[in-house]
Amino acid sequence: MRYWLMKSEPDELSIDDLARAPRRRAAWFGVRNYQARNFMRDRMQIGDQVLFYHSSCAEPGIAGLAEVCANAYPDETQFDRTSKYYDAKATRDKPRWVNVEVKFVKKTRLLGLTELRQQTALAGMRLLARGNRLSITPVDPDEWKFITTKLLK
DNA sequence: GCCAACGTTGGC
DNA sequence: GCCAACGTTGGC
Repeated sequence: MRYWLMKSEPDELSIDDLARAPRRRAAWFGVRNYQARNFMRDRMQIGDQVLFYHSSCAEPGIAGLAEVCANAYPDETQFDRTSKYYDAKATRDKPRWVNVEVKFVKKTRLLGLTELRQQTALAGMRLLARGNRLSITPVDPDEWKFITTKLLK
């Protein structure tokens, strides 16, 4: 079992949206970065635990917890000409992009980026690395434990 | 809106 | 394979 941080723009999908979604789950479609795709395709498994992060918004930070509930499969939006995620180079025979599905676990207080940066224990966190833009990053078990038991207690 | 940092594309 | 140009991310 692994731990992850997944960024979502709350305008697109917030933790509240996930809590209100049918069966409280959602397909994590729209990822168009190979590294992030590879994490989903090669590393993520059902049961993996997720820090749900709000990005590109007034208060960026961790907003809740989620869990991977479906392994990666081809992202439908790559085939949809009307989608902003459409990819002309992807075909059904050779899909380029995949998505997992996640389900709601809990909403937490908003644990802001500034507060995360203040934690010595999290100095090595991938999310906080200089210039990091990856929308999906692995989280060390120690980091997960610190965040969930110390900061989000 | 700015801009640093990174990723992708495509000519050579 | 190199690398300039361009596009995107995402905090501020």
